[in-house]
Amino acid sequence: MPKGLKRLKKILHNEGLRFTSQREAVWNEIINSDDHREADEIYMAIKQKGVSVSRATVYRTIDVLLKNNLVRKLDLGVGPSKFEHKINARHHDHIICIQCGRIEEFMVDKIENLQDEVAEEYGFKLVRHIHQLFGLCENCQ
Amino acid sequence: MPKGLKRLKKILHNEGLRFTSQREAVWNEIINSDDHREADEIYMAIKQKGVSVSRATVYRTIDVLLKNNLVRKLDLGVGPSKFEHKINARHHDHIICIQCGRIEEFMVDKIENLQDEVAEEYGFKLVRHIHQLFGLCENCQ
DNA sequence: AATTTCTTTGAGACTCAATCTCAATAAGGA
DNA sequence: TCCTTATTGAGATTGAGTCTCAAAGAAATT
Repeated sequence: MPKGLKRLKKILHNEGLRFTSQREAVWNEIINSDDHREADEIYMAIKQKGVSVSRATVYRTIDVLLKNNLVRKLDLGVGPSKFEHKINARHHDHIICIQCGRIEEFMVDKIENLQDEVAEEYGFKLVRHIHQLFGLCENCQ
Repeated sequence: MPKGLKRLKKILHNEGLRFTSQREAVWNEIINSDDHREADEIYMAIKQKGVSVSRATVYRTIDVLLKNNLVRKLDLGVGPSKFEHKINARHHDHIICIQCGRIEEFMVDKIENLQDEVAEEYGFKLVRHIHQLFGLCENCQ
């Protein structure tokens, strides 16, 4: 059995959902790539491999994975959202080239801590955050 | 002449655009409120005041103001974008209550500086950034 | 293995913010 | 005032994402 499949089965079980070939395909497609891809790219990749699936099912499966914190949604403010798996991945934020679309990941402890301080200062209980830097990468300047 | 109107006229002139009552109304509506409002709220407020305007024109005028850095677009990832004017406003980011929608503004120099360092480290020329903290405000916990 | 129950799937309809179209209107220069 | 050209607005269109519901399929029961 492919690596990590047990994890999917466990999640589906916990959610009271059934294990299906479509859900398996979406799962495999996402965890086996470190790219930031949009739902439609994932859908096309699955079709490409000969598995029957629909866009609706791709979105629905991603929702389950989002809810279980196995996938992160990247809303870049323009165009469709992108998704990345969170298996074995430390928390990170993104720096995006507005010219070529290149996406790099960054993580600065000091920033994370300062965010916590801001939340505390405003009396907020922090749940999540979006931190995206937009600019021109070295190839596009 | 209402305060700030000269500024609008100057912008329109620079862009080779004409001064119209619709553009004036959108401008006034935006600069006279410190709220974070969506395009449709701005549209409704203008209609309310008896000025004839369309949604298309509201969006088009906001685009001009965005381009000239007089308005900031706030994409919260769900629902329509919100807009705030940037007149006499220092740069700031936002902390948003996911329960009641309350939006507060924050600004931490250290975070701004760390962002610059990240950009430099990755060889990016920074153009803009999005930094949004989502959580529960004191009233919603 | 067959039956039953109840979830899942998928094609296409639908939603909704935002953009586009294009004929009618209005701005601003001559 | 006239003329040229930009602007407006009602409604059509776009596009990502969600919803519908009949048919297919998973799992529990016998």
